[in-house]
Amino acid sequence: MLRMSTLFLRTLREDPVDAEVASHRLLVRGGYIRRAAPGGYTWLPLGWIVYRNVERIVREEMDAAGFQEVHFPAMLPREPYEISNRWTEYGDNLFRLKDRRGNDFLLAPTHEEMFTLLVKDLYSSYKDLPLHIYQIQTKYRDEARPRAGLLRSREFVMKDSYSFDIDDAGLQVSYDQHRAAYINTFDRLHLPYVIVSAMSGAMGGSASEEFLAPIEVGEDTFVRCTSCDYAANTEAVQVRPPVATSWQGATAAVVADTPDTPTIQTLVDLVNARADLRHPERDWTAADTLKNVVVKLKHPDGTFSALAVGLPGDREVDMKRLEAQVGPAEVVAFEADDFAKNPSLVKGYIGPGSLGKDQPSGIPYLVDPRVVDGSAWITGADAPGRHVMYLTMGRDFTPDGVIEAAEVHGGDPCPNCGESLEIARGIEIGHIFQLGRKYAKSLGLTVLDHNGKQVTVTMGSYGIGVSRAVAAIAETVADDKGLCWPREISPADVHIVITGKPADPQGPAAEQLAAELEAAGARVLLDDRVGVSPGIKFNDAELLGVPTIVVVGKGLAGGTIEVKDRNTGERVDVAVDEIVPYLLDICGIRH
RNA sequence: CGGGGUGUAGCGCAGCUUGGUAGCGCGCCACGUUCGGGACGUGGAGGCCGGGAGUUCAAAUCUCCCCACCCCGACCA
Repeated sequence: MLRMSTLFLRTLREDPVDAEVASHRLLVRGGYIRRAAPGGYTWLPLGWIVYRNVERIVREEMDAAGFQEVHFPAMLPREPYEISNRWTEYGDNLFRLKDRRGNDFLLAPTHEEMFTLLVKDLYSSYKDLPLHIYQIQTKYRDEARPRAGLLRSREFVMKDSYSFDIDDAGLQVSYDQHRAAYINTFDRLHLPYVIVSAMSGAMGGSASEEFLAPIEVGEDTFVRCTSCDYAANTEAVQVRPPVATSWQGATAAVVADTPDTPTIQTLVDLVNARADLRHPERDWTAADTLKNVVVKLKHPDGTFSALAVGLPGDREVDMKRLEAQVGPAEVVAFEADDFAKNPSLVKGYIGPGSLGKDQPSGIPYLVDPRVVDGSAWITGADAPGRHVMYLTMGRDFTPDGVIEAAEVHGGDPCPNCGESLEIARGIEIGHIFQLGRKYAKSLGLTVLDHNGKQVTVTMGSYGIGVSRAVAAIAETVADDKGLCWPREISPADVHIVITGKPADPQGPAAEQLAAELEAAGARVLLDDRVGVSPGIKFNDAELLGVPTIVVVGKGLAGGTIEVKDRNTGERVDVAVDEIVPYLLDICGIRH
């Protein structure tokens, strides 16, 4: 039994000044967590109970799916990560340290390499596959900017699983099994989620989906279709390209003097105002222009290369989307020095005429999928103060390829059904992806197939942010008074508040009730503090968020005890001799 | 990494402009009263004023350097 009189807990009357989001604020105010380091939190007794409940549910669901738990060290040697190239690719986000001999170690941000090597160590036959193993482990990532309490910290707990299969069909089955297990897990955690298509990012691999809890303070932006079930992380949205057309009979390209048109808007205004340049039937819009943006890519080995992106002028380059495409390279600005080294680039008037591997600049030129064969554009003429009109793709220019890097707008057509997309935000609580053979290949994980031939194993990787899930749950259940935990996650089933003077009969009655409930299997938090005013007790009970609040107070004289539902706020008075079975029913405990 | 901000008691803050005994509210301790929505009285404890150097008879306060943390952006599972 938890007793408020002795519990290592101090609730705060005021919001912590550094907490912005509800989960962070309330978990600190309620005495669940305390900040110990930038991006590192201490779990206090109530918080640790909640954390363990979440962890237990995750573990039970993994076990129920037939996955086997293992446990690796968090501190690992450099070599495996050197082989997979992630020692370099992870960059500054990797916590690195040295032992006394100067050997490099790291605090693992994730464990693909180690799982792969472990399986290589023990297994060598297709008969051993498929295999699903997982761990629940502390992970370390040296985030540039930890924030929002547990939502983004530098030390956090992740459940990571890995599947090993002999072929792609097997991987698909394993992936589906994990997907189903995740659905069960998040349902049981009472976490709302949207499953979105995702990019695999630094992990490598192909098919990938994220489980996002749709919460405004989330850091991930995703789109979903207002009509069909399409949903995708913004980075993974595939633009629905228009139909390519023939350029037979299309207007010939013409170069026009367009002085003082440094921006898309000034350009559009000018061509609409000039009789010789006006569109024959309608006004030109920014979407008729082709904007060419040159960026520099910083590669993991420290070298730089340039890249040009062509996209409709009504859209900016979305850096996240671009980086998702060019990763692990980082995108940095193309600066004045760089222009100086490429005299064929005329700042503000860059056009397809100078871009492309075979063009004067030699810079690879990738265009937005909306730039299809036969589409005509107003774009830079590679000369100061000049633009070219009706420049037609396929006829007048041919880029080196296509890239998904333009920002996504609410109202854009769904790539699946063509209806309108909407933009929303969420917290990433789970991520599943088909890694394929990247790690198995680089680390040499092969088995003999039924023909006695060596084949490379194909893998899947699956993660749930366990500590983050605690915050995400808190975020979804928070109200203006405090938290309201799902029963299975709550630190207790019932929170019993005693009111009245110390010598009143409420004390002994509450003690007896608590003892009976505990004997029947309910978890009780008893507010037996003496000399604390009832207002404080009621407020603390609402802040802490145990789903059922029981008040043993003034009603006792009339033979009743008050039961309050934290979620709905409903109160009922229950007769003393019926209270135990009544509460056990609420708690779902058979008696 | 860029922009902005803050460091004074456990928490939240004032004091700094114009240098001169370290303050307030909450919390904490003792005693008494109160006891269903953050009670009251009386008396207490608790500070290297983020760190270092400088100016000065004298620095929380002025100057310089450093550090830490927070927010926005960049970045990021």
